[in-house]
Order: sequence, then structure tokens, then C-alpha cells
Amino acid sequence: MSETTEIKMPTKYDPKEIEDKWYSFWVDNKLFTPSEKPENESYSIVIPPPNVTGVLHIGHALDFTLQDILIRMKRMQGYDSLWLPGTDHAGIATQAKVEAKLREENISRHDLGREKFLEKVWEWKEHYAGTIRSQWSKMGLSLDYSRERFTMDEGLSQAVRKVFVELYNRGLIYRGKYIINWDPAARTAISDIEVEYKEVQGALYHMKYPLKDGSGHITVATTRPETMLGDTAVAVHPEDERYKDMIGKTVILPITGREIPIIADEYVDREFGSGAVKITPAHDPNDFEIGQRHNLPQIVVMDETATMNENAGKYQGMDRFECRKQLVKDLQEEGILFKIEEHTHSVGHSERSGAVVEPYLSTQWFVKMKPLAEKAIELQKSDERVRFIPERFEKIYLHWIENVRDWCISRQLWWGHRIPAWYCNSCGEMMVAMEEPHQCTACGNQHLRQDEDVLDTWFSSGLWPFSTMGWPEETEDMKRFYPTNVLVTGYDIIYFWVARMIFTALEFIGEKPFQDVFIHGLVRDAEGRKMSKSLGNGVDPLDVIDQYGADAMRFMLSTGTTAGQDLRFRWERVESARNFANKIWNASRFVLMNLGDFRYEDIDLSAELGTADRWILHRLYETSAKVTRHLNEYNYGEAGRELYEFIWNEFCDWYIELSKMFLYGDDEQAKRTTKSVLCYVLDRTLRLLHPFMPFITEEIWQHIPHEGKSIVTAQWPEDKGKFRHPDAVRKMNLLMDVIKSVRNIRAEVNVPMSKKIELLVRADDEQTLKDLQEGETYLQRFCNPEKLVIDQSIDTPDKAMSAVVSGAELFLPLAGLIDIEQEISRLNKELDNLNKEVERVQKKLANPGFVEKAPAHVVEEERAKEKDYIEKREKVKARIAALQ
RNA sequence: GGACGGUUAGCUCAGCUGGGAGAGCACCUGCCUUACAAGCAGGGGGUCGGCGGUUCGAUCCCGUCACCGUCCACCA
Repeated sequence: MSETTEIKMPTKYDPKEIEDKWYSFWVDNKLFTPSEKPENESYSIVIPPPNVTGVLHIGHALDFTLQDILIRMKRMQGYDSLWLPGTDHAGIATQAKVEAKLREENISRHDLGREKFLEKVWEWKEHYAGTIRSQWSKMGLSLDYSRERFTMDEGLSQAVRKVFVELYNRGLIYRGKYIINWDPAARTAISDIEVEYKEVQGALYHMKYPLKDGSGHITVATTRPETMLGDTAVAVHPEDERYKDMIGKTVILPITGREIPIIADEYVDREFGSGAVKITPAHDPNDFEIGQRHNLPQIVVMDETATMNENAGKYQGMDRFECRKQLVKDLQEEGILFKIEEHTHSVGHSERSGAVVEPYLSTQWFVKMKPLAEKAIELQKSDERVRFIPERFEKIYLHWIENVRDWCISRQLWWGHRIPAWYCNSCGEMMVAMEEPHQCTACGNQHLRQDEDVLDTWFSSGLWPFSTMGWPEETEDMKRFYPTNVLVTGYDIIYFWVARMIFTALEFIGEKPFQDVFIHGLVRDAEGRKMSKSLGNGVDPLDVIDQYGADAMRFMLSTGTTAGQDLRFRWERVESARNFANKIWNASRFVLMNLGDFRYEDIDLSAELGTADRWILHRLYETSAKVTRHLNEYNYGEAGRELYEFIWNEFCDWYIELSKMFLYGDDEQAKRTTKSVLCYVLDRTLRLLHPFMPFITEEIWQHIPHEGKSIVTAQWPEDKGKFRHPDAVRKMNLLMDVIKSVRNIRAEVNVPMSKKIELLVRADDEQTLKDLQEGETYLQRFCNPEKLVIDQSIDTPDKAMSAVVSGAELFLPLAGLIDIEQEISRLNKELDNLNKEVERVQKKLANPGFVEKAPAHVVEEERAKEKDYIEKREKVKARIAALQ
């Protein structure tokens, strides 16, 4: 063992020392950039672009880690691999953040004006994009920064304009005055899916609207009394006997005194309330439609901040809820409002600002969804369908896309892609084009103004898989990396994003944007609550990395998740992952300490290998096959567990322990072989683990004898047939059984490890004897090598503790330590267990149905077990008899 | 109202196509054994939510109920 090794590798692994170093090394050497001459099959992923609203949270860490694991494996497998990074401008969210910041300085965006305000937002963007980049590097993500994109880059903006113009020309984008969801806090329209419905304890207000002819009144009920100021009709069901005579009559709308008709419409539910509905076409989507059918006027009673406007008469200037309160009071006094009923109903809230959404009549831009959706639906019915993992999310996606309504894409914001539509100042003509027209196409006037609105953020996100690759230009990257192989994202943005990427890709590229969609869950806190700023229960990935290292965080997140299932963040599990990293660290230290001047070229697996050597190589390749398979199926948890168990329970607990006999022994050939196997297995194991834990694996790999510049580009271990040694598994099982029995007995009577003891092993047959003799060196470590006897016939000592294994029996004559009574009771306990096993197996075999119908190999296995249990039982019985 | 997910050891969760229930943490016992006390060797602990069904055999498949959770729709 050399001193330098010891200094370089302290007994505790310290991630801080090494992580940044390797990340710079990888980036500087362009290891994450696909090669210039791509001859191999490509594998690509585009990152779900994080918003430039702020810093990344633990949910991002999960999402990105899962992608990094895939891309790192594929890169090692030799694919021409690209993971393309980028960020999203996140219109409404980012603008809100910047506005909030300005508000602290008592500045509004209007004070600055559009241009100056946008400068501020760009500053914000630059700052947070930098933060995000540094977080990516801390997490160890193998992103190709040379291809980093931002949704508002010139190229991507051009893609946005192109898609907008084309959709418009194809009649799939239209502009019109409709009821939309209005966010009065953000002062913009939002789309249907940005509305979050919450159950709210409200009230149902019953009001009597008097008939003009004085013949009485009609009762209506509402949850939003303030909208009555905009009522333009009262509707009843055409076949409702109660109201048949009233249809066509006129009522006087209280407060305003406006005269409005009673109309008949099938929409009205006779069972609900009084069976008569007040109709407010400008403030309710259903009423809007009824209004269209009946040609009713539309009276907007609020402004864009949900403050009552001039149409609200004396209520003008009041906030909508203030108005509600006042109006209720006034109507009650007049006896018009006669009943207030408690009523629980769901109320739409803006996903962004949290404000109660106001259905609001306004002029907006829409995407006609039906024709686009049809293509996406058709795709799922074909062999080319996008594969969802887990499958159930395909149903969720399909249900949405089959019932999708037109998408309101205009936002009354400044931050975003401005709608490429211009209006003539003279004749009002509208022109939609990629670039500003020089003059009005109708009248030739040169004074044009661009539409003030910007597009919904998701409009540009929907183009992400191809806009990032240079579309609409015909780029090399499009040919090489499109479609991408997989999209990895959370179930919360299937509608927002996944669906929209699919239908825009189908419309414009004619090919789906990704083969697979892997859906993961959300990271929750230890109590299972959603992480949120208000609860203050969020976990900062940098904090986790700082305390335990990026590898530990990555391992915890990736192995703690099951597809589509939420994950609770528990620090104990990060700690456990950290311990795992430390275990690997120390195992590697052991290997290094014992290698001496052993080099990579010295690895020689052609010499005769010992049982343990063949066993660990066999297990290595079984493990690599399983890890590969699991990762190809996105079973991160299983892949990780497989590695964890192999490294800890097999390589460390058994192989390293057993290797000491050779490393510290005199047999030079065995020493070389052991070094070869240690070196080789560690190297291949590190490669398999590298996608999960990139930093520690690189650090160790660079220390041990290796070939190549970096583990990042080392070849992925394949399951090679030549390393299959099933016989070694059988032999090792026998040896491990013997060793475990010895340990058990030692523990039973408290024999310290330092005490060398006598061990007698009696083999039942020649094969077992051979197997045991072959592994004699391994057994020597657990006894006094000079007093180890392995034979077919052994003089059973009188006073000895014993144990049975399949095919052999062992004895430990521990003079002075044995309590005969205790030993008999221990053996009796063993006998009880064996009796139970025999009984269970025999019962199963006695069942004719089982023997006849179960597969032959299953029956065979049971028979073998029966034989084994019976043999063991007889030995134990005989031993007890001998002791008594 | 519709759809989906969950219910497995004290806690948090795995368990791939049905063939004797696992991990991490926690707990108990003994160990500073020359890679690792962030460790080693042992150990206790579960009628796999309830009830039916299919099957030689069910944690796994089917039905049903209960509780928890999520999404969608919608109620003027």
C-alpha cells in the first residue's frame, strides 16, 4: 500500500472535493457534445425547459436526473447521444415576478413602458438562466451546452411566427369576441387548463324579478348576484308547465330597471332551483351560448381588474365582491332578494395568481383544436403511437384530447412572443404575417400597428422538440436527432405540454416528437404534502447536494421513484444513498491499496479462476444484463437496487472478504488473478453505476487502472457469454452456507473473530467434497487453517456444535464454550423448522392437482426441496440423539 | 357525476409476465476483525385493507365494499 493513495483517498468520501472538478473536466473536453461525425444510431432527449422565473427545485432534480441516467447509459452504449438543454420564458409567471420586484421600488410596468420593462425582464432572464445553468452543473447533468436554447431566441421565435401564420392561413387560428377565463389580478386572459377549480363554501341567492305587466314575478337563483347587472334575459325550459305562459313576457330587471325577455331554452334544468335562470351573456360561458342562440345583447359590467364599470350604475368603481355585498344588502331591503342558501360549489381560480377567475367577454385569439386533435387521436390508434409509460396516462391524455376545446392563446402581457398580426391605422384591415408588412394590403396606408398581445407560453413550448433543433430551417440536427427518443416529465403537464407538442409536431413535421413519454410523479415532503412556498416545505437541491453530495441525491431520487407515482422526500434515504457512496469509496480504497503497481494491461482473466472469481464475474454479468434491461424499461428503482445489492452484498461482503486470503497469501498466480478480478469487476461496476452517480464513479475510475479518457465515454458492460459460470454459483452457495453457519455458531457462543477455531466439514458425496476442497482457501479465513478438516468421513466429536447445509454437515468442537443443554435446544429449534418445511412441501406434493397441473420444473423444484429438507432433518435428529 | 392511483414490517416504500413475502430507516444482541462505526456479524417484527370468485396454487388475475389521494366534468 502506497502512502499517496492513502492521502488521496480518506476513509470518508467527500463529494465537495471532487464534484466541481469533474464537471469542468467533462464540459471542457466536450464529452456531452455528440461527435462531429455521427455514424452510429442517434439517441436524443430535449430537456423540459425550466422556467426562468427562479431557481430549480427538487422536482426538477428528479426530472433531470432520470433523463441524465438514460442519456449517460446510451452514450456509453455508443449511441450518437444528444441531451439538449434550454429554458422557457414562462410569460405570465416571469412577468409577475419582475412586476413584483418593481413594485418593491414602487414602480409599475406602465411607468416604464413596454420597451424598458422588457429590458428589465431580459435582465432577470439572463440572471436566472445563469443560476439554472450552475444548478445543472451541480447536479452533474450531461447536457450539450453548445445547443442550449431559450424559447424567445430568434430562431425559436421565428418558428413561433411561422406556426402562427401557417395555422392562421389554414383557418386553424381565429380571432373573436368570446367568453374567456379572465385573471383580474394578472389582468390577462388564461386558457381553460390554467383554471383550477376549488370547492368553495358559497351561497345561492334567490331573487324575484317582477314581470312588466304586473302579473307577478319570476324567481331566479344565482351564486354571483353582481352579474345581474348584466342580465339580458331570464330563461326557462320550453316544456316547463310552470312557466309556459310566461315565455315571451318581459321582466323588469331590478336596480337597473332594464326590460329583459323571458326566453325558452333546452339548456335549463327544470329540477335545479326555481327552474328559471338569469342570463348574463357577457359573464358566463353557458349564458353566452344561450345569448348567441337568442340574439341577446351582451353587457359587460366589469373592467379588466374586476371593478364594476359604467354599466353597473351606482355600483361603478366597486370591486366585484364589494359590489356583491352591497347589492345583496340593497336587494334584500327592496324585498327582491328573499332567500340566501348555503351552497358549496366549485369556483375557478387562476393557477398563476390564485385570483377568482372571472368569465369575461373579450376579443382574443384562439386555436381551433378539433382538426389538430384528430390527427393526434388517429396517431394513437396506429402502430406509430406515442408510448406512454406507465400506460394508464395514455388514457388520460386521450380523454383530454378527445374532449378538447378551442385554445385561447392571446395574453394581455408584454413578456412573450408578440402576436404577428398588424392592423391598418386607416382602414382597420388585419394582416397576419411573419414580418411586419410595409403597407396595408387593403388601402396601402403605411401606418400599421402590431397587435398588443403576446402568445400563451405553451404555444412556444409546444414547438420545443423541433424548434430547438433549428426548424423551420432544414438543419442537420433535425435529420440527426428528430424525433427524440423519449420525453421525461411529470403528470402535471400532460395537457399543458405533452399534448400540445404532439399535435403541433404532427401538423408541422408530420411525425411525432418522441417515441416514448416517461411520466414520473411529484416530489412531496416527508408528510406527503405538496411542496409549496407558502408552506415553506420545499427542498432545495443545492442544499441536499451541499450536505450529502449530488450522487447521493441522484441515487435517492432515481431509485426512490416508481413510474407515475409520487415520491416523498426523506432525508434518511439521502443519508442511506450517501452511505452507499461511501461504501463504494471504501471498497475502492481496498482495491487500490492492494494493487501495488498493477496496471490495466495486467488484467488477465484467461488464467485458471477460483470459484469466487468465476462467481463474481457471473454475477457481474447477470447484474449488467438486469440493469440494462431495467433502464431500457425505465425501471430506475429496480436497476438501482440491483446495483446496490450487487455492490454491497456480493462484491463487498463476499468477494472482497474472500479475496483477502489470496492477496495476503503466498500464491503469486492467485494473487495476480485476484487483482485482475478486483480491478475488472470494480471497473465494470463503476461503469454500470455511472449514470446514477457520475461524480464518485469518475473519481474512482480515474484512480484505478483504466483505459480511456473518462468513464463518461467508457463502453457500457454487455452481458458476454464467456463470463457465465453457473457451476460457480452452485459452489459459492455451498461455501457461503458453510461460512454463514460458522458465523452463526460463533455468534451464538460469543467467539470473537480473533479466536481461531477448529472446523470439521463432512461432505455427503464426492461432488460436494470436491466443491468444498476447491473452496478450502476461503473457509480458512473463518477458522484455524491448520485445524480445518474436509472429508467424507469424519469422527464426530462428542462435544461440538454443529450445523447442516445442503450436502454437508459441519462441526465446531469448542471446548469449554459449549453448553450441551443449550445446544440441544438450538438443534431442536432447527428441527422444528425443518419439520415445518418438510410438512409444507409434502402437503403440496400430495396434492394431485399440483403434481398434474403445475409446470414440470416447479414440481421438480419442490421434489428437490423435499429431499434436501429430509436429509437435513435426519442429520439434525441424529445429532440430537448423539448429544443426549 | 366520471376516470385513475394507493392500501404490504413501527415509519417510508419496492415487489417485472400468479409457484415458499423484500429494502432503507427504526428497534434488539454482539463486535473499533488490518477498505469502510456513514461499518461488520446476528436477531425480532407482516392472516400483503375487508369479503367473494377464478386457479392445483393469489400480494399479483376478476368482482365488490371501505378508507386515503389525484385528475376531469359540472351545478344557474
